[in-house]
Amino acid sequence: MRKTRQKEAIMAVLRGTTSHPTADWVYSEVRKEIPNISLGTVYRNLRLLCQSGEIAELALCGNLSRFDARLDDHYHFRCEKCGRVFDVDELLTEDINDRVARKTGFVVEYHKIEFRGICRECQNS
Amino acid sequence: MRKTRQKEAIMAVLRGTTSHPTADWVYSEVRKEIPNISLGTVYRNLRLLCQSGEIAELALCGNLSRFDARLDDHYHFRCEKCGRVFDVDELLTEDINDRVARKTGFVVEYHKIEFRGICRECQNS
DNA sequence: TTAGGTGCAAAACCTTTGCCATCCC
DNA sequence: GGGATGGCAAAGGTTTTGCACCTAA
Repeated sequence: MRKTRQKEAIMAVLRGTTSHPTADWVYSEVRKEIPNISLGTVYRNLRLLCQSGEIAELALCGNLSRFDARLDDHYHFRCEKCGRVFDVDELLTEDINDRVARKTGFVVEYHKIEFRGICRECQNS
Repeated sequence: MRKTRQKEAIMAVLRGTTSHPTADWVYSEVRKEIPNISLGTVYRNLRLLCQSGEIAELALCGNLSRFDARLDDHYHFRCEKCGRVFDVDELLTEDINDRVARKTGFVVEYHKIEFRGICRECQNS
């Protein structure tokens, strides 16, 4: 991956914030430095930087909304090969919500966990 | 919320699968029952059903991709009022990945946790 | 020199919305 | 009957892509 002014500016923006910005926010920040950078370039570089491991895309977020008729508490497992989402019935016993609330001062209403890996079927193919 | 054929068909599809389908997949399934149902109706009803609590939208997924220059393991907290995402440094000590792997037979590479609630600032407003 | 990157604009996607006809209560 | 819902199509918002030009290595 070639080093360019655009890429460096994007990295600088990301390093300078803890706000987990969207592509569009990065775009508007980077334009202060490179006014004529294009949004396409921002998207391209964000993807490249993710692939090379220099930055992370918040892995909680998929592209599509997904829906579930199951309403009780449970976690999910997403297969990185086939993309399918499975239910996981394992539950955390300790009250991690309280622990985080004490530490941060936030009101913690609930949490979601997504495991990632390879499902049984995809292991055999 | 009024009871309609379309709504029931959508619920039937959701109850009949554990695959956490996307709106588009629901649409294609429901069309086997109601061939001329429109995609807009599927979206509208999915949203209504979420609001009324009859189904859940997988809360792991936001609408926008968000990026992070921080690469070490950490969890996230999303404020349900302002939408901002914060880092959480609390980490699980027990090896929940192994526990899930033993139970499911999946290869579990990592997990992500997202806490939800109200951040400090939004509590005072 | 040249493979890879950029800017621009168009296209591709996913989701929402406006409008009017239709249906449920 | 009257308000909620449906179908259709257009609009909106985000992300990707094709192409001609540029630039880092």
